[in-house]
Amino acid sequence: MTLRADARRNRDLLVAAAIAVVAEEGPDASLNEIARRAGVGPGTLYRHFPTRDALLAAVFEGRLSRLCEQSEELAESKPPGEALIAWLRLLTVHAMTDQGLGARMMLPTPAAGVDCWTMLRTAADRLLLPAQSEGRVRPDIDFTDLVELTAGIARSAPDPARADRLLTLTLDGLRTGHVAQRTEKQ
Amino acid sequence: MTLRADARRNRDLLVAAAIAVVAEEGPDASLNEIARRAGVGPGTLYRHFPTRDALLAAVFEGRLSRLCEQSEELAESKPPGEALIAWLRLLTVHAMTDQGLGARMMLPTPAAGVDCWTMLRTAADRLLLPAQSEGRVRPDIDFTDLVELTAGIARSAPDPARADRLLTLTLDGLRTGHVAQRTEKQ
DNA sequence: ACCTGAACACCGTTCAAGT
DNA sequence: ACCTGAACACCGTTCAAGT
Repeated sequence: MTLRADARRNRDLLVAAAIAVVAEEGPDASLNEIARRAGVGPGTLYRHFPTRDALLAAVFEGRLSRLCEQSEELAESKPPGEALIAWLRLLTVHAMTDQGLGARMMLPTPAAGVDCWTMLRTAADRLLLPAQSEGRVRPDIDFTDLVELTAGIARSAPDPARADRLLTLTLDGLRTGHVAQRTEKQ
Repeated sequence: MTLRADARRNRDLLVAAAIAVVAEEGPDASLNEIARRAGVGPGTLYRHFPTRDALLAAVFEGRLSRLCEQSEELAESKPPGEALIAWLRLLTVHAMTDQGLGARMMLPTPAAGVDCWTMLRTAADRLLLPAQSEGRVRPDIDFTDLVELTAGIARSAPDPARADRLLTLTLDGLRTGHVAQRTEKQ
């Protein structure tokens, strides 16, 4: 189960290199380039990460764990409704970094390992469920709805400011008791 | 301005081949493969379409013009609010075909020619503006908002049924006079 | 057990040579 | 004026050979 010392070291080198290269060139960065930067043969990369998404999941892990911490902090420091919304804003920002690495890993990509998905789910549910039982968010909203909507926004918005606007527009449909401003003439 | 006969013929062959290949393999399909299928050298493809997006724009053109027609039809057959919503559903479906070719071309990609963008804009505004002046849609909503939101949904939804749900959720934030169902307990 | 790196088929892109 | 297709540098991926 536990890796040999040199294998472990190579794995770490690969992830570190991947973090750097993906930050520069995004999630479609060259795998050979990552291996080169790690000082390792391409075969070694494939041994540790059989698929591109497996490697990207490792890169995303750090960002994801921060997102979980922030979810806990918000759960304690803010009332349910506000906490969820604040966290969704953070989620959108994270989804846009590294040329959309986040938005790509947030959706359940086959063979990326389900770890990401379940980590995200617990982080989100921690804020969503209370918000719903307090009647601040529609009860028929799902974790999946939240993730797909924010991932979509992150993918299509040209910059963070636009993403924030689109999120606000979408939230006006999620929040209970919110009445969209009326402008009817009849 | 007008092309020589053989040039014209090659252009048509390329677009036809591109339509077929993109339908099979999506917008990241191999350009060499498209040239091969058109019975033409790769250089000829580059001569007619200097960039991948230029070729994809030509492929998308047919779909786009249908979308414009449908916009006109809906403008005549339905009241403003319903017409817009019906068209947004069509837009979402079109954005999901060919592995997301639509969602890609709907956003203003540099050097795809602005034609797509303006065609889409007139089609959308034809339905959006009346819906707004009748007070069915918030007045602060923009054409850009609409396109980015639907493109985002199309990119993140795993299938058309999910896309439809996400669109409905989003619409509940766009429609005026809609009160999200209340479930408050306090 | 794990690593290496040469090798294969393919890709996007260019450009001299043709007609 | 336009087309051709060989050529280049690169990519993802594999796998015999090494330690």
